[in-house]
Amino acid sequence: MSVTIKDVANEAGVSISTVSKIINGKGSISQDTINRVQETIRKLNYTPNSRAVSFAKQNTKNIIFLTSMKKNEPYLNPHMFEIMDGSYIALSDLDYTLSLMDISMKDGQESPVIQAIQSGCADGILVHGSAVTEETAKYIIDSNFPHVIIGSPSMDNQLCWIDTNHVLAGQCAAEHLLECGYMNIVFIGEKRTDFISNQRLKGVKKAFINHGLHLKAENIYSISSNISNARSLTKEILTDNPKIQAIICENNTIAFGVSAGILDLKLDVPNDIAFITFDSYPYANIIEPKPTVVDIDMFDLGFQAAQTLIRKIDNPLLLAQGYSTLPILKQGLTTKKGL
Amino acid sequence: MSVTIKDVANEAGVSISTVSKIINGKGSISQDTINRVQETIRKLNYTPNSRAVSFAKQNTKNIIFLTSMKKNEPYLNPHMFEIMDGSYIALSDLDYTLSLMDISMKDGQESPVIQAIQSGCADGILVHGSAVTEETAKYIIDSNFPHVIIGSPSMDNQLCWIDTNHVLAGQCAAEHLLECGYMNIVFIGEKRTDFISNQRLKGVKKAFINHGLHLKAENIYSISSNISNARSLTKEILTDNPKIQAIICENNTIAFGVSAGILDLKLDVPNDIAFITFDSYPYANIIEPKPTVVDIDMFDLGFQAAQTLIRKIDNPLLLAQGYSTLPILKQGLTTKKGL
DNA sequence: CTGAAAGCGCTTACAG
DNA sequence: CTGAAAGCGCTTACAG
Repeated sequence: MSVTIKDVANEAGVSISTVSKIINGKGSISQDTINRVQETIRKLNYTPNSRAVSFAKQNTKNIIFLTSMKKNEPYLNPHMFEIMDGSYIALSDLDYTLSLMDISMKDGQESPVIQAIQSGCADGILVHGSAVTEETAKYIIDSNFPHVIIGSPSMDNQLCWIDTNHVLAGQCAAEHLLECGYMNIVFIGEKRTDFISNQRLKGVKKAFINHGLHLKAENIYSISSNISNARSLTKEILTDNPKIQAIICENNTIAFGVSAGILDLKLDVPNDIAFITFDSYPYANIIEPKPTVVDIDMFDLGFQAAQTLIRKIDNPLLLAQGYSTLPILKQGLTTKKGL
Repeated sequence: MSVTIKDVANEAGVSISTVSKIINGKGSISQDTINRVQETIRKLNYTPNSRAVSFAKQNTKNIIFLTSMKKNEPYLNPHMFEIMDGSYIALSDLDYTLSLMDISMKDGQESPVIQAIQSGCADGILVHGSAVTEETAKYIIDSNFPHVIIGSPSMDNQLCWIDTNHVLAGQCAAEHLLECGYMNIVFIGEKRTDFISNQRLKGVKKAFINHGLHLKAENIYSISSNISNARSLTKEILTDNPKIQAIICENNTIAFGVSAGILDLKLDVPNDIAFITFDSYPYANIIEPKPTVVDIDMFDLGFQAAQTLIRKIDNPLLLAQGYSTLPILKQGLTTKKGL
């Protein structure tokens, strides 16, 4: 139905090989023929069928992005979609397309990761860390299929992965508070088992040590993070211990609750109490006053992951494991230098 | 490198046609051969190359989703990704894959919509309304390519589109307030040119008329929606006119500001003042007290759009234009019956 | 019931 | 500089 390379060849009076060579800029063709064929292409408004091209070339120029696609996921976990967005942009710059795939297991089916690899639909996969089980990890390594895991996998192995350095982010937040002159600092994090929360806490402790200080165990709180939990905990902490000068909020939800708790106590920010959090989204921008945040550019993380994957496709021996996308401090109105 | 239909045929001692027929359940094959071939498939762990299949069958079993993929888009417009999510789920149920494509124009290139159609990469496209210009609309119609526009296009034409009925949503919100017994009602919307805001306002007016009432022009406010604008406007309105009983907030950002403004005035919700908004995300769930919302299920909208598109592919004559996904009222704590 | 052959729309050695 | 032919991994009339 649509115009093919054959139509162009017929119309221009050459063979399809010649047309193909001109399109791909390969071989030596006389300028005359080139002009004629290009004119014909324009005239017929010919676009090569990209599936046929990729099929003949034996590459797909497609990457599959595997993540959780449950209902409400974009609302509950916007960061993942920001990462996807960054991956898309990097890939499209390199003339790759991006397909989506849900990681949730279905009865009687193989793991989606394995399906993605076996389908022959992609030259590589970008996989959210949570989708990687021992079984899939083994399959990925055995098949030697190009991949980048987003978020460092818990198991120790030869997978390629990329992540942000949450330890560094935690350190960055604590350094800032210490440099401002805050001494009595509290950390409120997600319940103890949460990986990211623990990493950030680790960084906070490191910063204390660097300053010859020590974050006391009683100043570390972990809650199941929702706004009202954080709000009431904040009131408790600040009432029981008025010497506290600053709070490190491990995520935006906690920061939102902390901010509300402070407001309840009618304390002034940052003079009576300061706080800092991580990530500019989803809530940091709507908290009053605008909080100081350690920001992690998720778009860039996705961008880096995609670029790493393409490098891996071009160079299968590459073992890429590491951190990219430095956390950066964005000064807001909830912390103040020179106490 | 990976195992092909040829390997299976060789191993099982049959022709590739036979293998193909068995895989697709076509033709009449003896149970004996079927068993033998299936055993071989299992043994070799053969999966058909889906690109080769789709190429031979001349369909792609792929849909392209065209939307804005700018940095921060998932944070600023999570609804679009929720729609995408719903589309993905519907498509994957029907054995279609989903590819992403950015709608922003690049210098010297055709419109992404036209590129998507010409690439031969997809059997159909799902397009965000904002990507549809007069030129692309014409191209889509002329090419007769299966498509569904998400959000009704402004131009009057033969495009297929699906949208939520914002008029109905507005009506639903106002009906609720009127049924609660609120009489003095204010509407705060986005600046006059915003399509959705206008539609919702239209519905509000309709509800008033249905109740033999009339929404006075001085009770309609339009602002460039950000939190502090909404907050200060709320204070102004309620100070100048203490008779106001309820506020309809056209979006979550406005609702957040309105809620803050009410708090500033130390008024009680819903006894002194009530309010209602649209959508449960991104902020409705973190506003205190939890607001009554007219919720629109964006996931379902995407789901419906995708199903409509597949119907359109199977039946090219179908002209689908209409509203789906009824808005539903979710009672919160910011409105109260029986005044 | 089974298989040889043409075809999907391209690319790419290879021959001339 | 140009083209005929094989091939990418399948499907699908068609013949037997």
